[in-house]
Amino acid sequence: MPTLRTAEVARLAGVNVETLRFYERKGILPEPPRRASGYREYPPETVERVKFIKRAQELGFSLSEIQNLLDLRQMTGGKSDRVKHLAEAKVEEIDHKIRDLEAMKRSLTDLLRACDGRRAIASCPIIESLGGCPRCIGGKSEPPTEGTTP
Amino acid sequence: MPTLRTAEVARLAGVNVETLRFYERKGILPEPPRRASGYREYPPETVERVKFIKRAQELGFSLSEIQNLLDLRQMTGGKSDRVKHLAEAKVEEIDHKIRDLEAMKRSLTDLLRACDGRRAIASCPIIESLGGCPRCIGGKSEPPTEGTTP
DNA sequence: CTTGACTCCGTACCATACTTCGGGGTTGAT
DNA sequence: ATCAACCCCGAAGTATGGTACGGAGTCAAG
Repeated sequence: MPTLRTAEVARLAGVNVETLRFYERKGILPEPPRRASGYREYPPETVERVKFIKRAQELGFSLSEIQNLLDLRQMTGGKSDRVKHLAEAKVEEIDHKIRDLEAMKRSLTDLLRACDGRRAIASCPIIESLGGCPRCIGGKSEPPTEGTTP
Repeated sequence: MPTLRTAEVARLAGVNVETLRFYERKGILPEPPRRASGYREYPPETVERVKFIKRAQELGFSLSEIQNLLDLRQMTGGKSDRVKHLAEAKVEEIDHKIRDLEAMKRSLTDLLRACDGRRAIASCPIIESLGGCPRCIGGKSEPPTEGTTP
């Protein structure tokens, strides 16, 4: 199967047909070749591209950020300096997300341990889990006090 | 400083004043006590709560998901079973996000290594980085073919 | 050569997450 | 007392990311 039609791509990627047109209008999917009739003929890798887009959205990236990520991937021959910068910034951003997700996970597993232990948890760790965000204003002015709701 | 006014909370949390009212309407911020005049008097931890909300959004959670997370944190005394289930599901979800972000990071660092090496990268790893998503339809039917743009 | 499924397109509509507007009351410093 | 700066509210507007509609053309099987 060399090429796919819209309904096939949509089904395989788990999205609505209209979403494909929408992405194309937005420039996040390249315009596929057409038959004489005007029907789109998608290359099969489109499916993976769409899946990537959907998943990246769930990871907190906007469509325009995702577009940048995808462009990055294509630009590997040209002026590497700008690409390198962008990629490095993205890596840092991703690292930051990973760290915060790990903190969130930790506070949830703490919560679970407290449930298992059948005793109430002392503090409210979930919010604190993202409290140490380094790019924020005051830079962690308050020490991690206990007793948030007395 | 025992309580804060809207503008103070907004400034400290890095959001618009109206966002606080919006969150309150949505129920994601609890209604703070008021003065006789109607002015809100926020407890200082509101700032951390709002920062948490903003960051959790950047990690791909919607406001209603965030509300669930925050509720979870409060429910640690009651019927632990449901709470436990929810928390466990959230931990899995977070793990999945972490794994995918790590895959994305890996493919970006690969890209960077290729840049450093001053040679073009062979394949298109970024999209493949999220290709192995287990909850997707066919379950990775296509082998990772090379030659994406012939 | 008809029929039903699929495709095209533009436009309009929807949900989420805010932001702006407009008009009026409160606070607190001078 | 006055006045800027702040606060209140409801309602309307914006941006993003789609989804639905409707009318017309296309494709492939019978």
